[in-house]
Amino acid sequence: MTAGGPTRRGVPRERSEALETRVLEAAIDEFSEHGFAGARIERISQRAGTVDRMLYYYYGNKERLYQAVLGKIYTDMIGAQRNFVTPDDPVEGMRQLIGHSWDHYVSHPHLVRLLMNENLLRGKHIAQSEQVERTSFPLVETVSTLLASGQAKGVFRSDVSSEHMLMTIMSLGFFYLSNQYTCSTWIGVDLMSRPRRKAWRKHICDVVLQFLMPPGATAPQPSPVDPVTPVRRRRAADPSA
Amino acid sequence: MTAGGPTRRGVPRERSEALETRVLEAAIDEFSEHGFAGARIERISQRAGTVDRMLYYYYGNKERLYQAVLGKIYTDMIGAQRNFVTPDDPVEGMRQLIGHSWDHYVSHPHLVRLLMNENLLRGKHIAQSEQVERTSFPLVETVSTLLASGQAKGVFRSDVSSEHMLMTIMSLGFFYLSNQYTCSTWIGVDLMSRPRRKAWRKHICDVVLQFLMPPGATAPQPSPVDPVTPVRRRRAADPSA
Amino acid sequence: MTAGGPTRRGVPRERSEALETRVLEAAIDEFSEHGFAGARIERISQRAGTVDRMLYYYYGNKERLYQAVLGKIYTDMIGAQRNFVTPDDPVEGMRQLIGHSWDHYVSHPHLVRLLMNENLLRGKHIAQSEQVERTSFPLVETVSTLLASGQAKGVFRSDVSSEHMLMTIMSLGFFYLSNQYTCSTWIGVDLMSRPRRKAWRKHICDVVLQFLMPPGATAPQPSPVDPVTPVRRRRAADPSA
Amino acid sequence: MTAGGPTRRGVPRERSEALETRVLEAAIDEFSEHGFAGARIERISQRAGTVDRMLYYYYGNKERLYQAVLGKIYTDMIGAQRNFVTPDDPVEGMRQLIGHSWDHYVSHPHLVRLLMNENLLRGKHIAQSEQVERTSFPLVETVSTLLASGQAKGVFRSDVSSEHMLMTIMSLGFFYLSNQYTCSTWIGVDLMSRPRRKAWRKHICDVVLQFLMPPGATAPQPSPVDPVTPVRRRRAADPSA
DNA sequence: TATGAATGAGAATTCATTCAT
DNA sequence: GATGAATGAATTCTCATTCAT
Repeated sequence: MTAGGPTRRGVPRERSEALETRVLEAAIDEFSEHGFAGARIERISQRAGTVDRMLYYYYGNKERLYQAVLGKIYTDMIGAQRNFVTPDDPVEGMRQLIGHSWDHYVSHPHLVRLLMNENLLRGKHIAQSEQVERTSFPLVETVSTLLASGQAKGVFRSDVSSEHMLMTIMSLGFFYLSNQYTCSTWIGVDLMSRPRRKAWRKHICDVVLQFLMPPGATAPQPSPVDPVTPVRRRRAADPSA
Repeated sequence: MTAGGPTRRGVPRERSEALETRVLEAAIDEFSEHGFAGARIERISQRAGTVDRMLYYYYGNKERLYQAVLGKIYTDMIGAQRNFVTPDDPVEGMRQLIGHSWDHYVSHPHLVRLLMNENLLRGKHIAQSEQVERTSFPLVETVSTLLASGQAKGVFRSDVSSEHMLMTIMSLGFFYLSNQYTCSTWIGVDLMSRPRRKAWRKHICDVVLQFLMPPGATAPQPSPVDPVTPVRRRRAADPSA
Repeated sequence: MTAGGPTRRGVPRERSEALETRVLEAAIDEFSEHGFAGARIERISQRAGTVDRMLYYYYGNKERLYQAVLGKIYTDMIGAQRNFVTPDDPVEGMRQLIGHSWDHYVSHPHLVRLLMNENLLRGKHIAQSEQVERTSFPLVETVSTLLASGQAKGVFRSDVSSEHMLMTIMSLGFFYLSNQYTCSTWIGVDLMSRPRRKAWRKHICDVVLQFLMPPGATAPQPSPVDPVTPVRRRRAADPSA
Repeated sequence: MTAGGPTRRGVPRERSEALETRVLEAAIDEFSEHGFAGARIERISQRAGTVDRMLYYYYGNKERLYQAVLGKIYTDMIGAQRNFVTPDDPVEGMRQLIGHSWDHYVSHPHLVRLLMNENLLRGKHIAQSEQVERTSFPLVETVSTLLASGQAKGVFRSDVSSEHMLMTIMSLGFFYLSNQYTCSTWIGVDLMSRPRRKAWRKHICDVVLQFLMPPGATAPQPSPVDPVTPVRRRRAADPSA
């Protein structure tokens, strides 16, 4: 996995494989929590139960370790996208896709934070990643396929690009999590409370599907109750919690 | 910090005001570019045309300077939100609001990056900011008012919360900019090209307004042409650029 | 009091006299607590309710302020020594003198700490103090007089120098207080508990007077009970407290 | 500090041991001379022939280095106390003990100054020292044993505690050295001249033994001449020097 | 007389990284 | 292959002090 690391030797020992994995996991935690500049080599080595020197032995320097982290989470994300099975019904498929995407962000906070950090670095490392270079991004295809299928069946409007749909789906899922702290403070509520998270999951499906509805279609009857309380300032006790 | 610091003076002198402002501006640049951990006091003082020592004289330490930066961009953002004049027509008002919000993000990249960074810090500093504590967030009211007005007139569906609308508007605008690097790489296009930015601006208005359309309404005829080319991988030359 | 300070002006204002005094008192606290190197100008000015600049205005620099502090406590100590009234009975006089000296140390912890600190500085500042240069040290005379008187009356041995007696008296009183922390830790008791302090006061009188007893004299019957428990290690509960 | 610091290594190399020792010795000099606050890391590293960074590598920070210094001098002092061989004759033993204690202070000025400094810090570091916690203070036992032995033989009075005797012995020795500067100035003589030091050594033995004399005993004939001149003010030329 | 503003010179400490076996 | 020892180059922050009116 690492370029030029000790994994190239003929017969890798179990022990060092395990150590390398532990280092990478510790690095994910650390870079995810503190960003590239804030991450500390020492903390990573401690969490991995080894010494600083080993990180250099395995990864050469801090930047290459960071790149390995990016590669790992990217690979995992791609894997999850590949595992998504597209149902036949485009509407249901789109709904499942959006939910799946949201669920993935929710269950992979490291991914969200590492992506934020990498964008703060203006994508410096992801641009030169071999993994990204090699691998296509399955979600692009999935959305594209789903959209075409729905359009062919007349259940999706025709004047919409899959690029826009993809960006819309990611926006609505990612932002809610990535900006939870400032938004919770500004709005004065805990956006991450269970009921709010559930309500948002439904909301973003509705937003996308409503948008995809072809011109003549009748708007579906929406759920009659809104499970979260109206926006209120100043940390009001959350009646929905 | 020495007793009798600059914040205590009764009548500030022109000269020191100017320097303090230059320091703050340089700090906005630096923290925005490198995040809290990556920011360097020395770079800030150099950009401001002074020496490190003055930052400590004015702000005490790195963290307080960072907080001043957060306070400043927050205040500016609030100001822009206050300046937004809500038109009478709710549909047009909503459209303008979304566009305005997007335009603000586009023209204030520092704001976007600083918010990303602050969320990476889990909102540690914004939570304890006096400015945020004191000031309400005008956009909350604006969205709420617009929504209520449109609902009263029957042009907006009734089963939607202003909290969701606010988060939707912010998501669609913010994410496109905040995650431009990773998304551009993944999708294989330059999301920030002029035509793409224009198209996205229109798209997010459409998404929101389509969602707000009341059940019985006829979907408006969408613009017949999609100004951006379909998603394509591998840094294809952008035909629309 | 201060050399070259603002007190030289013709009509000193009440306010600045008071401030100067407050500064000096704050400086006594600070230098006494932290020593010369550890003392902070800022803390002194804050405690005195003023700003750093004023200390420089009144005293010129840190060293001169420290010297003013030394001068003040020296003057106070000399005053206390002058106020001591020597009784006619040399034995009783000596006993009172020792007790008085001990009591003074106990009630002036600043004095003890400042003297420790000044000795750590190898007497650098006290050597060049005008006050010390000008003023004789009354205790020298008092001890000398008492000793001579007792020797003339035959109640004190004749082969003892007043220098030794003075140093003995000061040693027994000062050390117990100055080294209370290390000694308490080593011995494993709280040397500063009330009963122990009382017992020590009596003990040092006994030591000195026993030593001064002329050759043929019968040793006085000492007090039959020792109010403090024997030395024991490890912070044993103090049964005498 | 980096994980895997020098204290963890299994088999220390000669070279690093030597450097670590040099650093500790330089630190003893520096802390002893300037106290904790006045000590400079740079001066220590220079005297030890290394760079600042190494002090942090070995000791982590200034405070831990200071604690190592305290531990070292404490250990050395304990060692010296252990090496003291108690003679059979309690009177002679006590005399030797007092002389030994005085000689130790005289030959270890660092010890005296570091103890002064530590007491100025209110014993903050010695209280939390593992060395002190683990090790008993041999002098306590020695004095106790000697006292009991003398009391059993009837040559020491019975109404005296070993705690008081220990504090008396330490007071008379320590203070003379610790407060030499202020006392020399006050009294107007050089207390550290060779004859005065010799005379004081004898004096403190006499003081303690006179005090320990049992009630009925005849006071021993003291030495007929006092080798030092009477107290005189103003830096008179010392005729005994 | 009084005082707010400004600052140079250092001080402790951190951090990623390389040396040497 | 693996690891303990060592370190150069910052980096944040402190502190007494002076400037300027």
